[in-house]
Amino acid sequence: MNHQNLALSLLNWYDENAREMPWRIGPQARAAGARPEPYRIWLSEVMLQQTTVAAVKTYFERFTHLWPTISDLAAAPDEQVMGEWAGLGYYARARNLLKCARIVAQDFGGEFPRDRKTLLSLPGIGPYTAASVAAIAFDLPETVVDGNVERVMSRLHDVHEPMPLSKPLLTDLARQTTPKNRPGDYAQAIMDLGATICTPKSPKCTICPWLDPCLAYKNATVTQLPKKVPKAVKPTRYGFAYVAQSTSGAWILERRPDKGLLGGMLGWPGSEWSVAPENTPPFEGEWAQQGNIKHTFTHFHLILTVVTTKTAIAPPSPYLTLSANEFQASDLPTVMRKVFDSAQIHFTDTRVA
DNA sequence: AATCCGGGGGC
DNA sequence: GCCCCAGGATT
Repeated sequence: MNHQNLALSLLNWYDENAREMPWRIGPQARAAGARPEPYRIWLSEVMLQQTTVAAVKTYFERFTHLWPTISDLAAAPDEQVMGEWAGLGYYARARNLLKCARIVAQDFGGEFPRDRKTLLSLPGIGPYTAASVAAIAFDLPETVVDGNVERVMSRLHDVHEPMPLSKPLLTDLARQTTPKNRPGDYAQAIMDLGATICTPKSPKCTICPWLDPCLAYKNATVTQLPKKVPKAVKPTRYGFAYVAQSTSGAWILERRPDKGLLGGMLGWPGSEWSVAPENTPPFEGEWAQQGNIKHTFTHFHLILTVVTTKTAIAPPSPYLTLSANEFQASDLPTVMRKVFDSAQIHFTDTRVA
């Protein structure tokens, strides 16, 4: 089957099976002349980086409700955007999202550039997102290559070279299959195929529109692909987290540095995270060691010992003193919310006792 | 090219 | 527990 017929059979499948998403213009609506808003496509694609559709939906609705246009988002305070992003992970995305919004609002008159090269120059937009915005928002014949496409291509062509070594080959194979007609629908179609049919486990080959040309199916290697190089074991680090509540009920927090782990997010003061951290509270007080919380990041496990105190003094900068009304646990990244939940129990216990 | 960066759902 | 996910920035 040649590349043109491959694309056509996938588009025919997509016409009947396209999933509905809050940011998507489905194939029927698009055929009737509807066009997606580039702002919504960009926002959704950034949120969808390494994140599932189900997890993104509520965040997308919330963001577009608060900020209907990119100029609205560009005018938003950093702290509010970081707070709204809390829980979604990969917080550099939120910082770059704001940078990008402000560049588009100020330098591009609020209109997204259409060509892939210019899109690539914007913060937080890499090869995948540049191609997806160009293809989906502007229907330009660009090739999207994400984890779905890599898996589909590795199986369609029975590629046994492991990722990421095989990425250039899979990208080239994907490019050869991208049609000049309806490239935006095609991009969404191949990702839908990977998400619903050509899944990592238990792929639904019997109902796949590409069953006939699939070489991995022919060779019975579908579930072995894509192959990957073995990954390193995650080390475990330890640390202390210090939760202080003033006698007025306010909480003592800090804003984390813009770069690095949980960059730009709100958090509790803490020790170094290492094999043998020192218990060094941020200021004088009767600190009481409570229980531990566990959390796993991309590349290490973390065990934090929660240490709490009551304080009558507001500690100086850089610490932030947030009143009970100002403080919202939902503004915290998940590991810091675990610390808070653990400390809450102990504060409650000491009050009762 | 390798490393760093979250969190949730499936199994 | 491990794997995966509509990846990008940094070094």
